[in-house]
Amino acid sequence: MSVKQALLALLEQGPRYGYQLRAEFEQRTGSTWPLNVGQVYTTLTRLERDGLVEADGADGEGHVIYRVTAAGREEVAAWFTTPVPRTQPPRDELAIKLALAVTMPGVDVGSVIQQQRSATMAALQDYTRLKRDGGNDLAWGLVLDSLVFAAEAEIRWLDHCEARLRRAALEKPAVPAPVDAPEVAR
Amino acid sequence: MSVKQALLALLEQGPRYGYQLRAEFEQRTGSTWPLNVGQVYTTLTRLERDGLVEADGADGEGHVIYRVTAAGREEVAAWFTTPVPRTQPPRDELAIKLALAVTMPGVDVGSVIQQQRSATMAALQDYTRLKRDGGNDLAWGLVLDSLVFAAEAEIRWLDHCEARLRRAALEKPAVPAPVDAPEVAR
DNA sequence: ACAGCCATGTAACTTGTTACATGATTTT
DNA sequence: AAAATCATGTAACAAGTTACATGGCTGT
Repeated sequence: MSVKQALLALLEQGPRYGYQLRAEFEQRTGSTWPLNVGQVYTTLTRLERDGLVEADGADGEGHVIYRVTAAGREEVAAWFTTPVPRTQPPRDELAIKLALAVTMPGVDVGSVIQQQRSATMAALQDYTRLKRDGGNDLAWGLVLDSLVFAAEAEIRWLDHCEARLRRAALEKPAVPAPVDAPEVAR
Repeated sequence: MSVKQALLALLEQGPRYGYQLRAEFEQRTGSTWPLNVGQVYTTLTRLERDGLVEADGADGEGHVIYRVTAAGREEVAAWFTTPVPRTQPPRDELAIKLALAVTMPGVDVGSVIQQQRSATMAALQDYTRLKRDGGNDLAWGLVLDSLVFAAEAEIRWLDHCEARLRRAALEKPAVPAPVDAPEVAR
């Protein structure tokens, strides 16, 4: 849901063509979230269908230039003034995985946590390396920081889970999962 | 991409029917990520198409029972042993929004940050209230913790952004955006 | 009788993603 | 001349979401 808005926002800075939009998007987000060129064109088509942008050919060169419409400008304004809703955040695959793992007899939760921990640590190192090597683009830097903060939070959460599981294991030791039968939806 | 794996994992604990799967999923994640019943059935159909589950009718009552196949069991095992890839994390709408906002003349970045900050704080309070009121289901508690950690990280990041923007404003003051023209893709 | 939940499904749609085709221009 | 990049698109698919239709069963 964010590519649409991002392209719209970029277009509000002036008419652009597809390839250019992709380049500008990736300039700001580094190569963190690579944006397939094809998706730019499909998204532009859909934006045009919804009356948020208009194509008009000429550019001097052969480029297909898009410009944002009045409705599109409203959309962008709304996007920037409305906070991202945290009431229904996107499903977090890791959280789901652990939530299921803790109730599954056959699964070694500790090992799942350890695996994820090292993977996230590795990602964290990549980010700090990128921050060192990469250019000092402001937007790009902020995006990287966001990833760093998120990764750190994830590691803290993993440690927290481990601690909580150790405590739970002390209370009900030995047996894999002496939990009551699910007994769902009766 | 996580609903598929979640349903598979639930099915590995024993044959289930659609409605039951939804109930168990929501039991573990609270109402954090409500799962539309329709999606359960479509997903089950697709899982069957891919040979990961098998339907076989009888259950005593009229329920349509699904069981996981050998291939499905492999999938689940792979899911639990492979860490969630942080090399290409899902696009973060907020990060994208801010990354674009800082380069847009017409947008008051500070206000965007403040709006988001209070929204996230509100979400954070909801989570802590849920932790207090809600039952003490282990899985659900962990999920809630994950949301709390993520929200806290987000707030820290927002503060960090504000600080960085204040510093940037001191260096190049007054004029909205004395940035060089984009000059992209030449 | 009626409201509400249980239960299964389908149709239509949106967003995102990959893979491919096509041609122009630029670089080596 | 060959390879790479620029540039625009399309087809097909995956995943998620909503809205609706259809029944059975339960409680008031």
